[in-house]
Amino acid sequence: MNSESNIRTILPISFYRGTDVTDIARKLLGKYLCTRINQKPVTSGVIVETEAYAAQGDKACHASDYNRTDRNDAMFREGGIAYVYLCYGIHNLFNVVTNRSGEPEAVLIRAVEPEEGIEIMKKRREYKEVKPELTAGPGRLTEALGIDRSHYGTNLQSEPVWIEDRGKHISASDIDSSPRIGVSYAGEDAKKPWRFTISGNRWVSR
DNA sequence: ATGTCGATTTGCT
DNA sequence: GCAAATCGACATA
Repeated sequence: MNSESNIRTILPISFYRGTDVTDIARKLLGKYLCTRINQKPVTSGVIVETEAYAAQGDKACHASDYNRTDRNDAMFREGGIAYVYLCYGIHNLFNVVTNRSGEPEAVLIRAVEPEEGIEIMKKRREYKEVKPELTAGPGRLTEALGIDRSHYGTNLQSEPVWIEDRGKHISASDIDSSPRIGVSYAGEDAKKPWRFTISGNRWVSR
């Protein structure tokens, strides 16, 4: 057995329905976020940066204290679907909803390393060169992969947006944790080390 | 290399 | 009205 195994599996629904959102955020590192939009070829990237959010005891979460709104409704549904929202009126941010219905938790995907469909991603971003700014950042990867609010609430086990395990294993010693970005308004909860990155990866944001 | 600022939907006061 | 799970343009150094 080596790390270059040929497995190529869509993450099963059970993966998303776990009750520990930080554990799922760690396990998403090294998985492949894939899209196929408007019959175009597949675009994909390796997830290299994630953040966990939880309704209970986390003021940084949109569903903090179980407050349900039109925007965060998807977070209250069964795990395994997309929660996409508009940030600062401009950027589409993509989250994976986890846990069971009524227990709003989600993982924000903050950066991917481009894998397939790089020419399409460059075109979507109006880039001539491939560099980290192409996909390093939560608003950047969604533009590169073609994800927007039309994907709100869609399940993640088939087109147009899904996540695959291709046998890449990230060991615990290769995962860094740090405070989440841009949540200073959350007081003490802003200090939670719920941002996870693949150590030393060039495609991590900031 | 670092700093400021505008874009502009959504939710809360 | 104001701030937000951000980014890129532009200024200054």
